Amino acid sequence: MKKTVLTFSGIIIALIGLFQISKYSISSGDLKIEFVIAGIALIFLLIGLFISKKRNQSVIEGDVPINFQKIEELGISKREYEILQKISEGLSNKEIGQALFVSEHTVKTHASNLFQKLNVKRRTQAIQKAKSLNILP
Amino acid sequence: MKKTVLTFSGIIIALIGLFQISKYSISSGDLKIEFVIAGIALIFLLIGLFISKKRNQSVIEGDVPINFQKIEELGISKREYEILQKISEGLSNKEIGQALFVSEHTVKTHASNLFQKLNVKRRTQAIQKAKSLNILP
DNA sequence: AGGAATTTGGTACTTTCGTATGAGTCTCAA
DNA sequence: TTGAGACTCATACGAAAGTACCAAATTCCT
Repeated sequence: MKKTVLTFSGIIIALIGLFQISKYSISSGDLKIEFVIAGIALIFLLIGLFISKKRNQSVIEGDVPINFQKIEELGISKREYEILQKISEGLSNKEIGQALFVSEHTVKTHASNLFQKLNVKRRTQAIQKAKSLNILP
Repeated sequence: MKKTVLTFSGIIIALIGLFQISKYSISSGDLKIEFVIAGIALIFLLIGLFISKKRNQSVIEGDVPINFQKIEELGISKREYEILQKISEGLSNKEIGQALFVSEHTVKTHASNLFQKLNVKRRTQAIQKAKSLNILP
């Protein structure tokens, strides 16, 4: 957020500077007013594109609001949810253990409890169900 | 499409007209150059927003078309693709065999070939990759 | 401080998955 | 008609996944 503010401040300052230079150049006859206007039009067109893209990106990202209530409702703990995420990324139990710094046994325990809470028998079903319940993106 | 062209033509003509009027107003001292520039900046900012929005709307509306070219490109056969679909639905090999009226062995063979073509090691990875390649919804 | 829930880890066992290998059938095009 | 590709099925083995049961530590809440 701070970065965004800084960026925009910089852009605004640069634009004001450009504007002052343009003014001077125009009055001294070095620059045609048409070019300045075209430049400004282009810059703001790009700014418009940029802003809109930013906003829609966040819309796309927030396209799948995760249903945290459902997670609680099912009694899925934090650790179980982490493991659910790793499962959906296609990791094996061993890999999940390495990623979360626990033993494979622990991962299996969590996974098994998770499957019961999701009422499924396999990790592939867990992925499918979790997505349909919007508890995974 | 025709409508878009007409709309933009109209907008451009209107802009040129506005520009000419502005020029006259400026030279006659009725209008400050700053206002004209601000107006132009605003107009093009809006145009940028509009264009970007249009483009992204079509992205949002077009709900994930399946990339059949990619499927062919990877050499995935019809049967293999069917099995990929069943896998993504969370079925076990045995269940897939029952659903498609073939033995579990056959399913395993297809699945194994499929994984090679997708360059993955597990069915969970296959799901993940297939979705990222848009060959599964 | 005490108890519930969570997290961690283990053994032991069964089931499922995945690979390698081979082979028979079928279809379609050269 | 012959050969390539797709589909089928099988055996055998090793690797993952999953379950049941147990138990200790930790964290959290009251």
